[in-house]
Amino acid sequence: MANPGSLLRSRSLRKTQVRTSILQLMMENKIAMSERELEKLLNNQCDRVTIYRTLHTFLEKGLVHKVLDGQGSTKYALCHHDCSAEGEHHHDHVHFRCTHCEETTCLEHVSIPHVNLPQGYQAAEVNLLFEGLCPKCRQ
Amino acid sequence: MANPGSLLRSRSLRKTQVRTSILQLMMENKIAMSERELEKLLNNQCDRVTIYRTLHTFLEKGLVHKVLDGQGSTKYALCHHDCSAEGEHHHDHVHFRCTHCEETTCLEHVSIPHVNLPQGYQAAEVNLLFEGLCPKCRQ
DNA sequence: GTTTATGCAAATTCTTTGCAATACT
DNA sequence: AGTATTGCAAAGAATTTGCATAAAC
Repeated sequence: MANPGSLLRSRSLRKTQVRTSILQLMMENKIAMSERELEKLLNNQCDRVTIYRTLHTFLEKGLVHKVLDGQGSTKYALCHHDCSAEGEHHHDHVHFRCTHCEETTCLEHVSIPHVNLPQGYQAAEVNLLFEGLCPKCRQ
Repeated sequence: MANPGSLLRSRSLRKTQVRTSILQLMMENKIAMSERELEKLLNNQCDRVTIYRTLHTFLEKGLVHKVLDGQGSTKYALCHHDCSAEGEHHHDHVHFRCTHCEETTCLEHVSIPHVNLPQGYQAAEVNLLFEGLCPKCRQ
């Protein structure tokens, strides 16, 4: 189940060069990536617009999620474990942005504790972002 | 202490028309606002660039904080209580974005519970974002 | 053979920079 | 008067849209 082809098939998406490469990259590098970073990693062989559209498609199908790290461009990362397309999607995301190396990592094994919201608020999704120094940059 | 003038004075910022208006708006509407929204609320009487620069200045001086709500443009909101300029700034922010009315509200009275990060991570700042329906839109 | 994805050109939106004019203390 | 802020013009990113071509099923 952990290869680009089967992931694409599981969402009824056509298996193309670009989609396969992007999934591959996201599976290797476990950090959140922006369109620009992907473009570079793909050696500019692939059109910018295609990458944007691919990311949108993946988002729609629940293969990736947006990562909010407060920097210029939007980043995306693979969804793990229980993710599935719209509806039963796993809606808790925890990320750590290193202010030194600027990398944003998904902290898969950290779970968000329950928080009591004020009366009337109904949350469907939760994002938790830490900022500081990652193990590599802390030395 | 809760008026634009004294806030500006407390950070050694000159009291200008634009700064006063923006602070006023942020104090009235307790939601996070983008440059564009401020521009509209100010009836386009004020240059876009000035608003951007004002927000940067406020951010630097610890009067506002960035709000990550995963939408197009960056939003900002007033800092409350113990905020002060760089260094002792209050670094926990909790927000709720309503997917219906698109408003992002600061949940001032919700505090982020302690979370154990994996070995080696050192967090200086935490952001928690909920997305779902706000009391108004839930009916 | 259809349907869907890609590439290219170009438009939009968001944000930043430089410089001269203006407002603040 | 002197310094910080504003407005305008313009540049630079990030992101989207339309349409013809190419690839997938």
